[in-house]
Amino acid sequence: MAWENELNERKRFILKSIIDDYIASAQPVGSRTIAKKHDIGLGSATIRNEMADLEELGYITQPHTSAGRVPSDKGYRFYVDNLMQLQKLAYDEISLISRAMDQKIEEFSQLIKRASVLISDVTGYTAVVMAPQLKSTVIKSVQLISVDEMRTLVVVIAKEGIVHNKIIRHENPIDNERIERLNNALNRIIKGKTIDNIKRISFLELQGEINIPTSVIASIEECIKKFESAEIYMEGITNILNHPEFGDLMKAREVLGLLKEEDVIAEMVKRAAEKQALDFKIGSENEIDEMKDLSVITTVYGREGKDIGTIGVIGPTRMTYGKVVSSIKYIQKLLNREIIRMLADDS
Amino acid sequence: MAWENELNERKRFILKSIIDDYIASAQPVGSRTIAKKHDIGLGSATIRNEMADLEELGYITQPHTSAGRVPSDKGYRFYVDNLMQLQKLAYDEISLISRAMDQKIEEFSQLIKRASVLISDVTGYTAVVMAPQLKSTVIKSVQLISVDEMRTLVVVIAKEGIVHNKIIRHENPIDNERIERLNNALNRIIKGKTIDNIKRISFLELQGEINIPTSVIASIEECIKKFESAEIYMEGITNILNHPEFGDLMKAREVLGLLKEEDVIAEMVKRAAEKQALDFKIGSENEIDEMKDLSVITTVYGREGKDIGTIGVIGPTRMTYGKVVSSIKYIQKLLNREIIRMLADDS
DNA sequence: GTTAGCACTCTCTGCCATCGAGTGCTAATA
DNA sequence: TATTAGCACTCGATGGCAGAGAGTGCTAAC
Repeated sequence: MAWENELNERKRFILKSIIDDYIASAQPVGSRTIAKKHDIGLGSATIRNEMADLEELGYITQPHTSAGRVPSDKGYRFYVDNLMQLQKLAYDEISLISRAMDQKIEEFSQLIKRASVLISDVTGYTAVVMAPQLKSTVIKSVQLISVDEMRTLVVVIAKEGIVHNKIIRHENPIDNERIERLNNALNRIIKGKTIDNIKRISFLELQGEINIPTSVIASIEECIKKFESAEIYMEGITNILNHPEFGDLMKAREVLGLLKEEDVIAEMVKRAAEKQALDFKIGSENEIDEMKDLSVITTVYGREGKDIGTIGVIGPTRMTYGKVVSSIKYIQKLLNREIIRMLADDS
Repeated sequence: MAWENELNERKRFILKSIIDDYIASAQPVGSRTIAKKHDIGLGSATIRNEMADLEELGYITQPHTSAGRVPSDKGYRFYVDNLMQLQKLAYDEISLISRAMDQKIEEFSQLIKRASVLISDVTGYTAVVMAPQLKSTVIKSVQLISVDEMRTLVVVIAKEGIVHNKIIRHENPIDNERIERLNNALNRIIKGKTIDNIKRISFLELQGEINIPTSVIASIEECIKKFESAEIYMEGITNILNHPEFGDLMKAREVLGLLKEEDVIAEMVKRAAEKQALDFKIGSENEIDEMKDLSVITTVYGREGKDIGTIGVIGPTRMTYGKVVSSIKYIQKLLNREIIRMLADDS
């Protein structure tokens, strides 16, 4: 791209300094500060000139005439694309993450939840994790279990080891023998089939043959819907209050209100997930207008080539990008490892 | 109690007026305001004298010399015990609640969650709901379901219709026939027994007979532990930001931090639950020091005489007590109704 | 017993001067 | 030609001050 070269080495260095400083201090940064801190052999006046250029090019802006400069969204974008350095995680952060992820569990939902807690704790921002969306998984088993004669538990297991269940209440008592027969019939029909195939089955046609109660069919369909749907977890929502850009109560409330709209966030994360890899949405790059002061960093998890979900971070545009990226990548790596382990003997 | 009579009719009326006004306006209320608004045949000077008495008795305080009066915790306590009027719910609130609660579901966890959302929406405060703690329930069924030859799903159902499950991974492949035998054996041992009885069973002794893998036993024990443990839901945590007493960011953060400590809240709610009925903890009546500006209102739910959990509200001491009590009571009523319905044919 | 009147207290608001950080521009310098 | 020292200027932030307003306690009159 043309604009990638419109900045010479020195401008890049100054821009990087401004952004690094601003991320660290949350204060507009002036020419003197830069001249001093990174003792490059330049006077503040020179830097002032360069800053004027950078402002004209749109990488930084001035809150008001007599203030220092603040990165614009374009500036942040250039930063993450070209300037940012990954920040090594501290030893205790690494050990915190690994110890948590080394604890073996066999439930996806808990694994995901754990990952989101880690992300939020380590980064200090809000973690957002989209649970597996099993678009075309295979049903391993369907099982009816009698609770009492009026109620039956329906359990559906997908090959990823994700389980959904639902209790149904019958119109008329149903005995164990009948449940046994239904179990056999259902598994004969469903076991080993993909969700898509199951959806094409006309249970109505089968009714004559084995007479499956509609409530059972409905509950199975409901479970299947749960497999396909994209549940979303968020962790550390109130973390945003810890950052000065939301020191104003009105803004904080606005953002918290936004984050409560899970479907909006889900939609956004889903769209980001299509990018497949580490994806940044900086400020106004977000489709949603209320998010113009927020950045979203996401990446996908799953087995190589087969992503099943998304993890990410939501925070102010003034985010510690280097740290966040390192954290996410590391957690993603361990998450993938666990998933591969869980699905190891998946036929 | 002696102090219940230290206030004559007029003092009570004035105290009630002060508290009602303060709850509505969040502003210290002065003698003129009261003389005017509730046109009792008294001048402001008279009320001033009474207010001085009330202050001396500790029911109200002055933030500073030239300000109006504000209720103290003792004042609120007298208010909820003697003065407060229940506030009728608006038609659309009643219809919101009933419509939500009329939707039949058979899962406790969802029912509880729904109730907490309703409480938080209707009151505007933070809802806290303690899920059923099934101290001595009966296990209806234990079922092993094969996921694949290395993994088995263990499902445990309590008579209340609550289900817990866990996937376990075996050291060595395990075939369907073996699972079948285990299922039969386990149900023979466990079905219909109370949790307490099951705990006393020495699985080790049975090992020789049927050889139940330790992982299976461990997972059953884990499920049982989940039945006994008191899971807590909170809804509308960020609602506290909407009340002026937490307009100061520091305070808001302190409270939000406190509410994130689920175990602290759980402990508190559990203690309140022992009271069995509608219980108020006002400000400093809470054991926890950080809660000196918060009130907690709780009540229990379940079937008559057999409470299984707690619902409640956490908000500022300046809470719309009348409204909250009405809301909680109404939701409690419908919640109880649903629970009775769910457990109707419980042997 | 009640109340009108009054002096007093204390917060809140707006105003103004001052301070200081930072800028842009110009002219001098290497 | 690029850099820099110097300077005038801008503008938000800070603190002090006066005045307004709300509310009180007390006293004396009803």
